[in-house]
Amino acid sequence: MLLESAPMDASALLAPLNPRQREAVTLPAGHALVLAGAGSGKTRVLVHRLAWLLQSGEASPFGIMAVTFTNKAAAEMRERTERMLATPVRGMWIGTFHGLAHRFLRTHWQDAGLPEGFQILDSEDQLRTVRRVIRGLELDEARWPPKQAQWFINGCKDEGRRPADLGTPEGDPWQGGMARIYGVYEETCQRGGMVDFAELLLRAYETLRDNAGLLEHFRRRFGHILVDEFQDTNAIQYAWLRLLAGDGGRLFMVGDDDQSIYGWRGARIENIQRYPEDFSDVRVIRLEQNYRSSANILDAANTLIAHNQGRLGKNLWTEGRRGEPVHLYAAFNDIDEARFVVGRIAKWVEDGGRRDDCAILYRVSAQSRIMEEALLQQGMPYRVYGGLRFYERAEIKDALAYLRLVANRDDDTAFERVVNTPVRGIGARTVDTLREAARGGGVSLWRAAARLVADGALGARAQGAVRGFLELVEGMAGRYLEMPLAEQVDNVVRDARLREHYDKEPGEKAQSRKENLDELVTAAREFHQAPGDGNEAEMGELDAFLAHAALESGEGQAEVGQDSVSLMTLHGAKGLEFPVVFMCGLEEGLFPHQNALDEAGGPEEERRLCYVGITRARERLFLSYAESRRLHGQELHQQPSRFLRELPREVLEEVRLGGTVSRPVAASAFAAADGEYRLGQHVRHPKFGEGVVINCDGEGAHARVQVNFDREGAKWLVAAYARLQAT
DNA sequence: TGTCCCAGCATTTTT
DNA sequence: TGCTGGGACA
Repeated sequence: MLLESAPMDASALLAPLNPRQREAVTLPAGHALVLAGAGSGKTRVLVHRLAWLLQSGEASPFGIMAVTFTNKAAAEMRERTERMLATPVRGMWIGTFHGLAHRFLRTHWQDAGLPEGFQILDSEDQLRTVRRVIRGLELDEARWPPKQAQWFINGCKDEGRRPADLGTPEGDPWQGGMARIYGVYEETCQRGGMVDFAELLLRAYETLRDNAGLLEHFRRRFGHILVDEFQDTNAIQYAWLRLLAGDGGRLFMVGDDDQSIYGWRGARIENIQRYPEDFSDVRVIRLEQNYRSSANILDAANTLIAHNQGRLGKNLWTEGRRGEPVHLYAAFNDIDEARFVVGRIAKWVEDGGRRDDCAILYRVSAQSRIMEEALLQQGMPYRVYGGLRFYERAEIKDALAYLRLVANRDDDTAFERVVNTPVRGIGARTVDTLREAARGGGVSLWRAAARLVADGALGARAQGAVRGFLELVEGMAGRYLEMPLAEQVDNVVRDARLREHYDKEPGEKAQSRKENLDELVTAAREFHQAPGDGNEAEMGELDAFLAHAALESGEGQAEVGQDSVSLMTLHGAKGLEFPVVFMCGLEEGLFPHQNALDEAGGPEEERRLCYVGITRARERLFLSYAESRRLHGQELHQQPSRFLRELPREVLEEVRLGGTVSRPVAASAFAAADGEYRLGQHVRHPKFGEGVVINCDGEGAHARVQVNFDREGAKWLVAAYARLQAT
C-alpha cells in the first residue's frame, strides 16, 4: 500500500479535533458511549480513536476489534486509520458483524458444529429454501407465505431463539406452524451445510457462549471493542458484544438514537438506552457541534426531531452561517414536482455548481421513475443508488451456484437453482421425484439424484438428463481442482453453457448478462483473500470467493464517472452528505408511510428518517409535496406531511413559480363530496364540463369522488376539492 | 416439458 | 403502473 505521509505523533493526531471529540478519542480504558449527532465527525472520532489507541501503546492491533454494519464503512475505517498511521495495520479485527462472525466460524467450525466447507445463504437463497421447506411440509403457501416465514425465522434468530425455545404453541396455530417451518428449515440448513445471515450471528454467539475456553481466549485478546452505528444493533449483536466484553473488555460505542431507522429489520434503539445501565461505568460524551449544515437546516432538523419522545437528547449547533431558508414547494402532482426538482438542479449547474452536488431523496423506490423521466428529458446524467447488486444478478447467481456445487455437492439451494438451468429436460415432475427421494432418505438432493440414477429408478428421458447433470458437475469438480480461481469461473461459464443459454433471451438483456459473466471472471481474477492474523485456518480460494460474494454483494451500479445527480431512498442516504438536497413526496401516507403509521413506534421512526434526510444537506434544502400523485397506477390525493407542520416557520420559505403556471395534466380529478355519488354517475364541473364518477371513497366529510373528464381528447387535472354537480 | 399469459401485488435494505 | 409467480396450454 502506498502511503503519502509520515506517521503522526500523538499531538498532531489530536490537533484537528474539537474538545469533545478529543475527549472521546483519548478516553482512558473503560466503557464509553459517544452520542454523535449527524455531521458531528463520528467517523473521524472512531478513526482517531483507533489511531490513538495504537499510537499511544494503549493497545496492539491484535487487541482491537472494530465493528460496523456495512463493508463500505469497514473499508473506510481501515483505510483512514492506516493513512493516519502511515502503515498497514495487521492483525486488527475490523469488519462487519457478519464478516467477523463468519471469520470466527471459519476458524472454529468444529466448535460451532458446522461442516468445514459451509456455505452462506443470502436472503434470496434463504427465501427459496424456506419455500422448499413449506412445500415439503405440504403446507398451503397462501396461508404460510414464505416471505413471512423467512421474516419469522430471522426474527427468532435475531432474538437468539431456536425452534426448541419457542415452547408448545397451544392455541396459536400460526405460531405453531411457523415454529414447525423454522424447525425443518434449520434441519435442512444443517444437513446441507448452509448458513444464513442471521445464523452467522447467532451461531457465533452460541459457540462463544457455550465454549468457556474460546470465550476466555477472545475476552483476553480483545481489550478494546469499537462499535459504529450502535443504534442499529439488534438483540443478538448486542448480546454478542456484551459476551465478548465480559468484565474486563472495553466497549467504545458510537451512535445516534435520532438516526435509528432500521427498527423494522430488528434494530433495537433500546440497546443504546440500556447500555449505560448494563455496564455501571459508562462514560457518555455528546458530539453536538455540526460541521456540515447551515444553521437554518439544523434548526429545521432540531425542531422536527424534538417531537419524538424518549430521546437521549442532543441539540446540534454550528458556528457556520445561517444560510438560505429551507425551500418548500407545493406541486400539483408528481410530474410537476419532478420538473421543479430538475429545474432547480439545472439552475444550480448554470450557476457553476456540479450535478454531483445534488441528491434527490424519496421514501419509496417507486418514486424514482418519475424523477428519472424528468432528468432524461433534460438530458441530465443521473445515477440511481440501490437496486440489484452485482452478486445478486440471476446470471451471476447461476454461475456461482455451479461453483457452490463444485465446493459442496450437498448444497440443495444451489442444486435446485441450476439443475435445469440451462434447460436440459429436467422438469418440475422429475425435480419433485428427486425432492421426495431426498426427503424420504434424509439426504441431499445430490445424493438422492445419484442413488435414483444408479438404481435406474427414473424414466428413461429423465434418467439421461439427470445423469448428464451429475456428470457435468462431477466433471467440473474433477478438472477444477488444480485450477486457479479465475480459470475455474471462466470454465464454469463455458462448461455449463451459460452464455448460450442467455443468448436465447430476447432484447438487450442477453448482452448485459454476458458482460456480467465476463465481469465475474474479472472479479475472480482480482479477488484476494483478506489476510488473516496468523491464528486462523486458511480457507480454500473458492470457498473464500463464494463467501465474499454472499457477504459483499457488490455495487449496485457501475461507476458512471461523469458528473451526475444522485437518486436514492432516504434509507440509502444515511451517512452521506450533499450541498443540495431535494426531499420529495412529503405527503401523509407516503412520508410518513402508511404502513409505518400502522406499526408501533413507526411514526417516530419515520420522523427520524425525515431527520436523517434533512441533515444530509449542507447548503440548500428543498422539500416538496404533490397534491396529487400517481402510485401503482392509482391517483392519490394526500394531505401534506405532518413533518412539514412540525418544522419551524421562520426557516421555511415557500417557492412559488413566477408567471403563468403550466398545469400538468392527469387523467382524473377528485372532489370533496357534499352529496352522494355513485360509480358511473354523470357529473358536471364548472370548468371541465361533463365527467363520469369512476371511484368513490369514504363517507361524509371524508368522502372523495374521483371523476374522469374527457375533453377533446385532452386530460385535465382539477385542483383537489373542486365542486361537482350531479347531472 | 417448456412457454406464455394473467392475476395479484407493491415500504424502507444490509449482511 | 410494472413485476413476479403460478397455472393453463401447446
